[in-house]
Amino acid sequence: MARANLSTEAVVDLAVGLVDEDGSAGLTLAKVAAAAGVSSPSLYKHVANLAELRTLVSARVAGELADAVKTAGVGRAGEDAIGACMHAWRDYARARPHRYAALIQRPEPHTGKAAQPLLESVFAVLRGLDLAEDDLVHATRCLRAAVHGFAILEADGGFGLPESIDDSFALMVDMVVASVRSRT
Amino acid sequence: MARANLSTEAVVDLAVGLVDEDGSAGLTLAKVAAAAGVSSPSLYKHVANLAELRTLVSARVAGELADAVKTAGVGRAGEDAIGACMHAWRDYARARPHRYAALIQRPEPHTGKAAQPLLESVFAVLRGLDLAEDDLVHATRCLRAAVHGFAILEADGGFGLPESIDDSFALMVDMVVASVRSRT
DNA sequence: GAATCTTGGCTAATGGTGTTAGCTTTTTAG
DNA sequence: CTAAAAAGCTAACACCATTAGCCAAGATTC
Repeated sequence: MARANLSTEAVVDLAVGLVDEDGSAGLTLAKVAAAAGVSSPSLYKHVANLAELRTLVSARVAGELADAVKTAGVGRAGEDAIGACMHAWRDYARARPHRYAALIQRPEPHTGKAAQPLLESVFAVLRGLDLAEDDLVHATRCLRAAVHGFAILEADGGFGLPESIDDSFALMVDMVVASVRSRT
Repeated sequence: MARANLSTEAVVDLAVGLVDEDGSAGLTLAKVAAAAGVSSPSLYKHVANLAELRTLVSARVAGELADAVKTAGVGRAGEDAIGACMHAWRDYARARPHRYAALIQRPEPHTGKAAQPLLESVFAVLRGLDLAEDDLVHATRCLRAAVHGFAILEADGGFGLPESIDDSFALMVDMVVASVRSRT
């Protein structure tokens, strides 16, 4: 009966789709199994358990986001590149809020590991400016924190007031760019 | 048998304690009931369901954090107050990472409502500077996003590199302060 | 002071979930 | 062609949230 063409990759695909619809909390092995046309215990042939599946989803999202950020940076330099990457980051989160929120999985401290490619993308952009080595680290952390904080709050509907969120984000970009400029 | 001195307040107290230990995902009505010395169905006399309990925990945390931020701001003015509030915010998150992470509850868009007092605290601090009305909104959003992003990443162990996290946060504070200064 | 109502607890039961164990069938390898 | 591995299945268990219905304690009212 090995007919359903499953694989770890395919299971993660389905899981990501479910996360898009119902959010990360709504992700359940039973639903994934149903979507795959398979009984839930069968999933354990491709995934260790629900926690691991969540970690895999997180890694998938981190990879996608890293690609988007990296792509936005090519052909640009310096402060221009910073703004482009930040916008790409936020745009990803806006396009798929639930998926973006699944980036950080609470019980796993491995998030750092999954976010590795993303960090490298940011690092690459900031490397274009001539900052001291540890300033580079601090700047990367600040950029990441700022844009992640903004993206996650926006994805959560946390900005209730009528003022333009785009304008707020423009200010955030300015903030980061100006700070980096003052350090070069 | 109305002996266990329960109340909605007391249930939230216990829930917050459990969140501190096991994280928000580890919060379960069964555990709260056990901690209260009561059977789980009894909890429904004080709380509508698990989702509501999570919302209440979120509101509790928002209130505590708002107090901490407000307290840090008294007796200070302008840029000094901004830095003090940001540090108080981060310190709260560091002292109780799990509790802090429970601030934002995914399935609820009511987070905005629970975070109201917190927003007002930040607003009060920035009001001390003479910004235009909508600049005030944008600045509040940026400050909130920046410090929340930093706090949540730090609570998650997201900063793996050996460089000083305190230094990174100092840069973040500078970033926000400088941005606000340039707008006055 | 007695009767009533409300409050806050209880047990029993249901449906959904993750997970394990053990079996069977299909596919692959030799 | 045969044996082993891969990938599915059913049955079963423990845990959880939630509902229904019951019962006792305390407050309220006559």
